[in-house]
Amino acid sequence: MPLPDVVVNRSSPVPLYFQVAEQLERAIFEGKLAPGDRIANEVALAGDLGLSRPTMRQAIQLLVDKGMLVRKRGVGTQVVHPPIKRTVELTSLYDDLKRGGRQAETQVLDQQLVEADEVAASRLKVAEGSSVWKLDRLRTVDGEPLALMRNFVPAAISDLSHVDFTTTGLYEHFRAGGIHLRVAHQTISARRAETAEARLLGGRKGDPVLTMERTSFDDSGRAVEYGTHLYRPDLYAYETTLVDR
Amino acid sequence: MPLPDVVVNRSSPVPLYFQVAEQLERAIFEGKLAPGDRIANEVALAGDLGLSRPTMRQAIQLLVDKGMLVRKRGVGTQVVHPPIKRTVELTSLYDDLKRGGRQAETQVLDQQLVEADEVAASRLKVAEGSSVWKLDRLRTVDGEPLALMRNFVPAAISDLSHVDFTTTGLYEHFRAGGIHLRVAHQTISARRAETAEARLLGGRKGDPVLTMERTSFDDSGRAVEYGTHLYRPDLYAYETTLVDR
DNA sequence: CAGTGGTCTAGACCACAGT
DNA sequence: CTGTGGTCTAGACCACTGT
Repeated sequence: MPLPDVVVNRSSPVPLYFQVAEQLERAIFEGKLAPGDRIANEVALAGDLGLSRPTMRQAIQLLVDKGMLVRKRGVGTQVVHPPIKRTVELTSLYDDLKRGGRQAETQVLDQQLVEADEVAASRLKVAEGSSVWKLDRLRTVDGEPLALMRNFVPAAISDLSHVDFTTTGLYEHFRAGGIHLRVAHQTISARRAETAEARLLGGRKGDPVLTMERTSFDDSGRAVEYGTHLYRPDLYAYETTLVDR
Repeated sequence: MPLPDVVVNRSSPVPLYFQVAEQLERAIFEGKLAPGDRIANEVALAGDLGLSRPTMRQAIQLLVDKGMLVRKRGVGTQVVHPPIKRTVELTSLYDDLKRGGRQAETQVLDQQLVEADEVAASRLKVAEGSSVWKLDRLRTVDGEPLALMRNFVPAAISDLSHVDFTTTGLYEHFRAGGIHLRVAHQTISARRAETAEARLLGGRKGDPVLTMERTSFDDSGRAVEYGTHLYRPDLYAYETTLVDR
């Protein structure tokens, strides 16, 4: 009974466990599976779909890690989450906004090669004084200033000299260059806006701003980007789903 | 060569994959494995330890999910992270501070049964007007006010009437009662402090405060707790490690 | 007790990266 | 080409939950 209509396509290049996870996820978002509903046990599901149990487990585990399902030994697997927004992923704000369908614009305030100061050098694990690109951008959504972003990228990682960041996100540029971001470390806090910051963000000096500091690493473990961003807290909030493993 | 001295104890109740992951993690934290180092391939590691490859993979995957290792097909597995702080886990601030060894104190400002308002009811998925515990606490560290926390717990979930929250954390109380938190959804932003809030946090009206709103679910998928917390941004920052899967 | 997820094995074939 | 991780199978036994 608790068997959603899942079908797998064995000639597809998409992994079987991923196909299953995708369809279960859609069923949850569409409300076919409501929070509290129990799904069939792993062995039965695997049998029905003609999959091995480890493959079925992998599909379920993906959704458990996303916080959509919970498993309890001896009991079963249940749907937890209401159809909330998607999980926080390793993407830039620009990508987020584009998918949200809102009218996002970017203004490049500064884009030049500079010598890394002590902080940027330590975060990027390069020598102090070495060449890094500095990129200052102002992001607006529907005409309202939303974020003021400063990023540093080691010159050895990528050449940003001829990139137009009014139309291309930083992460998008990395992907296009074959650089795959895998891990990011973030620190989020708040403070008062300085005069210049407030002017750019369309507020007044002393207004509260949400601050985010981030260092991203690629799949070779190299530090690729270090950024300090300011967000207008009336327009932006950071959402996360934490899962206890 | 890139084989850290890992040993497994097959008579231990601790899962083999967990034993391996623990020892690799310790090797990274102790600097025996530095960022950029490559570890041996999965098949070799599994063979050396007398484990099957899936078990070895599970161990490595655990550390990949923590953001400590990155894998690249055709290349190998490398250490990414500097020995930064532990990953954000599903714990309360109180637990965090206790482990940090700082002098944390809690003052209970209010602890009573109330009728759920619209927001609390919707977050906790209970009927508006139903009985929920309301708990207001002020957290200080080394004598400085750090956080002002308001939490709601459905009366049906737990009876908080005789709990002394000056000595017990909310999550600690849940664990003791056999309630296991599994998933939490958080929203973080910032705003200006109100007069009363500022007074309690030792600041002035209009000071910026970091805000966190959280709903936690247990392993049965029940909403167990809804909280709105205020933090002093000069004393507290929220750290996360994101991993692209 | 029966039913569930948690762990583990010993293989297999494939896709991709670098030489 | 070789070496690596990515996926998948078809079983097995154990630990925990609820009746």
